[in-house]
Amino acid sequence: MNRNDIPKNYEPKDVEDRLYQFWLDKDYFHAEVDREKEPYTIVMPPPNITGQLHMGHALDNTLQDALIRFKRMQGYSALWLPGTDHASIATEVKIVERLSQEGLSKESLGRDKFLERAWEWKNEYGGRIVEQLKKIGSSCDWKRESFTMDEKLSKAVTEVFVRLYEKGLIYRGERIVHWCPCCLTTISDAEVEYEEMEGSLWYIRYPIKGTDDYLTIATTRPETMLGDTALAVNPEDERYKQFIGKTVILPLMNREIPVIADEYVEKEFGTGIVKITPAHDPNDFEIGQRHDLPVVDILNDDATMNKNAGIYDGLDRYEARKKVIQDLQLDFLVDSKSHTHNVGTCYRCHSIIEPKVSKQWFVEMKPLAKPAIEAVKSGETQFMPERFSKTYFNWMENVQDWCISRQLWWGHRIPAWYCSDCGHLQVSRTVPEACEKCAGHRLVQDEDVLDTWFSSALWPFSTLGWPDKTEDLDYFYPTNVLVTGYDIIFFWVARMIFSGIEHMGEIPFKHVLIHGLVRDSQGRKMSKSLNNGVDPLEVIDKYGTDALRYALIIGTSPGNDMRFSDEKLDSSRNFANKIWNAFRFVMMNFDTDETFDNVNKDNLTLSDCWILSRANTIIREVTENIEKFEFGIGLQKIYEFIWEEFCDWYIELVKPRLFDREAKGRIEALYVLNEVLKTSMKLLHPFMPFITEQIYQHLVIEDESIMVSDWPIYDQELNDPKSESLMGTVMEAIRSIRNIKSEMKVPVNRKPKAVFVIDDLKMGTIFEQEESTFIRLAGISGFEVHADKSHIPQDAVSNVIEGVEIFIPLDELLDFDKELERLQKEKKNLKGEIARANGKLNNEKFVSKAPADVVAVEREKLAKYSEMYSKVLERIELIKNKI
RNA sequence: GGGCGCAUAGCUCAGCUGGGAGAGCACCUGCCUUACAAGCAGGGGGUCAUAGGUUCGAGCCCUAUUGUGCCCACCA
Repeated sequence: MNRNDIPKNYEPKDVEDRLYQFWLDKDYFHAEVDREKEPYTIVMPPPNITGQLHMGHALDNTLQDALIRFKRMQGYSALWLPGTDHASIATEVKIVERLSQEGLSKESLGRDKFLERAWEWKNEYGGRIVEQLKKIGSSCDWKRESFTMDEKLSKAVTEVFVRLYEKGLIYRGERIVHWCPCCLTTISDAEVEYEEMEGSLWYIRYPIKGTDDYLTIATTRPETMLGDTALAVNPEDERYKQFIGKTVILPLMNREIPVIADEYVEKEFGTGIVKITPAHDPNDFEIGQRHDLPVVDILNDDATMNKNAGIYDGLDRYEARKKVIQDLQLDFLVDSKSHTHNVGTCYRCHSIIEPKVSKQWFVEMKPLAKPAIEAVKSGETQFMPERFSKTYFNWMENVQDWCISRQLWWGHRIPAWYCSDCGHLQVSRTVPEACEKCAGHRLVQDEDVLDTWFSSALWPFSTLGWPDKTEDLDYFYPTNVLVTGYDIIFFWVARMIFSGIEHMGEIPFKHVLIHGLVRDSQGRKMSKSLNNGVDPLEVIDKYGTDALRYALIIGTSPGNDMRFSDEKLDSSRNFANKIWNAFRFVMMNFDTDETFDNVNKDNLTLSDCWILSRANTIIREVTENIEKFEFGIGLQKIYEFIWEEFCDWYIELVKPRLFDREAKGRIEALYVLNEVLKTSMKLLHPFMPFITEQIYQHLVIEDESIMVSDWPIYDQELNDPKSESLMGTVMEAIRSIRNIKSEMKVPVNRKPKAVFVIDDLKMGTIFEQEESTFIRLAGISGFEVHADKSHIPQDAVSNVIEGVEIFIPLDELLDFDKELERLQKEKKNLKGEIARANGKLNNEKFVSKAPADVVAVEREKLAKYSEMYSKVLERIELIKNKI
């Protein structure tokens, strides 16, 4: 880049792809086991291979990238391990859709051919999301990219299954499960989404056998009565005690069923009598077990009625409902009321799920949950923000056994085989050659695959080589932080925690950093149906990656949702541009091959020491903020430092020295510009990697890339409170003069000569040294400094700051009324301050109980404001006399 | 039915362990000052939802209330 030909506006497109490729070529993303260094590990939540990058990914990965870049610069062997998830059900649905467009179906293709298609699909689209992740600057170790169905990860899955089975924690059993009649598979408890729906509560009477009497029940799902095997009442319910043990006739089916007593029944709800359908309701199933009731399954897999439903055989569940109601109407339907209730739906296709008795594989959760709860209780693993641990506990403490078998083909096939000869079930790490019981060879593998989350639960260690005892595993596990949204605490975080503890004997991560959702500008969730999603790639195209990342972090706090808007992106881009122009300014003043060999530290000015000290403070603060995951706060500090202190003040302050090539301290000014810009870029790099690298490489630096440069360290030597304080006064004085000129409507080009009354000799000297600064920044032609008031000019307006009285002679321009008004306002402010300080200091309890330093500060303020106040009063008197 | 958020300037939101209310955008005034008009300088604007309490001191801690959003739960 020609230093005099830097574009006025930052153009992200000119740098991003090129720098990303540069980083790749240099292999900076790759992390090795390095016993000389501390490891720092993050595993990326693997996006689905079906996925398209959305704002959630952008946020998630920006946070991870910021952390990993920060740690890398700090000298850790920083591994960010990326990968993708096979997403069993989501992917299978997509492939089936694709097939149906071709007029094909799963069944017509057969399992093997289907899987071939699935892999083709994976190879074609699985890489897409990875490429998109690169666009947002993710510095992952792509050499370690994993896929949940990779051979080594599949090996881990089998190993876990077999171990848990051998331990008795995986079992196969006939239980009630959630069945999706659309996806034609079971789903787990966590995968059911409850939606409130408007329905009806139907009152149906069941004739009591041998009498003319009836018992009336209430139900929301009348069609399930076809599978009823009992009625139940509460044993304490006086109204119905007499009927316990009696038999009723199931209407429409004319089946005799018993009346039983069970605590589960609420006396207050409905009629206090419940129909029991063990095959199609989880509670009824349990009641059925307690009372040894028969299970009558009336549904086919696609939620049509089966032959057990008698004349309703073949009808869809809702048609059957209509017809049942119709048929009951004559003699049995007593009443119906509208009723809102929660209906379970499939989280993938949102069909209404059916509870259904079915033989499935389960993980027994209680023994696994216990240590996983303990790990978070003890603080070994910490949620950030902490409140999310409550969400976690709530789920873990009430967790039911996990149904892990899925009636799908795309996924890890369950490593269980059935002997066709003797029926024996055997679970094995490898394909068994013969039945371990009868030695027969006719073994058939279980048709089902495992829940997707079964494999993702192992992600933090399966990706590092487990079950083999690898160096990687030894070095990088446990990982340091897991970054994810609160929506998958149950699905994923919880399962990783118990899996890590169970199989590694150690928690999988020390921190769980939970972030919120990215919402649209109106606060709505981004969704396909609303079509309000913002595509990160479009944003990158329009504003640049750094602006996107900045917009996602600035002004947010951990765990809270955020709104995303164009306005925010505009200001983000403006910030990038501001930085760019600061850089541009510096470059315009550098000589070719600038070196700072001749820098003489004795030539550093007040402003130099001030900005170096400020930069130093910012280093400490930002480092702390990042370490505490306070990204929003840290980034805000960098922003303010760069824009306000560095650009608005320091750059303006050094201009006179730069523009005069013979000026004393010119080289020192360039040196400080370079230093501060370098530090700023380093601090900003985790958040805005591209622009910072681009700028860094053109500064006078020691490294070929900012990525491998050292994170700045706080340097006590540079800490200079004295310069900060002196400079603060100078700045305050400049602001004060600007304020006068603006308020009094002094034309910009009119540059009066100011008079400062300063009794502190040292301060006066400082002001004199900074005369050019005042001339340039305060819009005055010069000034005189006096220690007493005998030199106060006539017809001057004035301001008072700590230790300095400022007079601006305006002669014929002076508007006394306006000046008086200004001074009165100032008087009022000071009076308020004094009253406030006095209020505190006159309060004996404050003086005695508040910390000494707080009291001291308050005393100083009182003295300061009192002094300023009396000076303002003097001025007011003077002006009054003139009017 | 339980649990968790949020309520701060016109809008969107920060505000870390309690110690003089902030930013961005919008608004008003003046500036094309040789880094940047995507900019510079100056300015206006807030009973921090309400009511109590703790404290020398509360936007921040406690209690209750109102509004609002989310999560969990089998009330048929």
